[in-house]
Amino acid sequence: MEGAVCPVARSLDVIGDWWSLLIVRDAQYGLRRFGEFQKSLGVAKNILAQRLKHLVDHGILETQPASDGSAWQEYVLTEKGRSLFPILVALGQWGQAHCFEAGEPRTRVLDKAHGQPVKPLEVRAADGRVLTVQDVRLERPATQG
Amino acid sequence: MEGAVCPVARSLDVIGDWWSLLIVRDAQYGLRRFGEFQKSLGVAKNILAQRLKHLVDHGILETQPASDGSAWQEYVLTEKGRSLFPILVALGQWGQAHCFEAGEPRTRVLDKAHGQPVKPLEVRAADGRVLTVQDVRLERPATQG
DNA sequence: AGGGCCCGGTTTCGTTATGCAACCCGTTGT
DNA sequence: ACAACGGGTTGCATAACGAAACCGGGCCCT
Repeated sequence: MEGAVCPVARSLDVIGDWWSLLIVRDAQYGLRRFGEFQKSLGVAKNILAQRLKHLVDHGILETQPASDGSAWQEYVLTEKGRSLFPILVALGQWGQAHCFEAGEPRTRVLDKAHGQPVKPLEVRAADGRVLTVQDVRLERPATQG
Repeated sequence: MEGAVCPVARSLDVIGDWWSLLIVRDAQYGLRRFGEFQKSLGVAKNILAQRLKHLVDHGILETQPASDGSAWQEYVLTEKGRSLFPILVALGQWGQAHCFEAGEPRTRVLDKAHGQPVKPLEVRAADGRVLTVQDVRLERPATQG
């Protein structure tokens, strides 16, 4: 799917597996070390190593020499990685709205300043109108798969 | 991961594989029939059947008796499925910004009314301020994995 | 400076998911 | 009635995934 003309397909090629986005989510919230990710996610170490390498290869994470003085390396988000934030928020809002029973405990993303949940994302036109899927169309470059 | 407290993880449990979101994307743009999905995605038929069943089981698609008079069924999005729209837009915008060379052809999502691309998504606080990942914090219910 | 213990992986191997192709059956068109 | 098509299911080969063992190099304590 490397040559797909659809940006959604290209994104999924990079972050479309189960663990990658969860790693990015944890990285957004400050995790940096191999062991931290492993403990937080409960993923097998070989898989984690593989995914971290994948994310580094695609420029979403980069390795840094240290930070606490130890000789090991850390994984930190690049600008490309930080710009995945809206995707994580979108997934979180959808999951919260549709994948929980009422009253079931869940984590929430809160505005640090006032402790309020963030607003539901809205797709807007250039002039600010809120758009649904019926209000948009797809422009294809040539032939599309 | 069924019992995860993180809404992102729950979402990925439902739509976190390679094909599901692409099926939903095509459904958003009007595809309904098994054969249409298969032709558009190029996916093996057994995998497609499995994914469609999964999406139906999770209430994202539902089967309808007909529409062109033929005896077969169609797959159409439910409200839950339609509400995945912002996720697809977020993925599309990110992919477009970070996974293409300049000038490389790509599909685009355009506002039907004016033919303009949609605005980049913004995460906003309840009071309307645009938020980055540094401006938010995570509230955990009890213990989190 | 020697011995044990973490951190950060890699290797091995069994299990599961994925993909291709062949097959099947009811529908539809002629 | 017969051929072709739409909509799957079944079997088998292959690739991804996952658990656990292993391993080397830093670190830590004495």
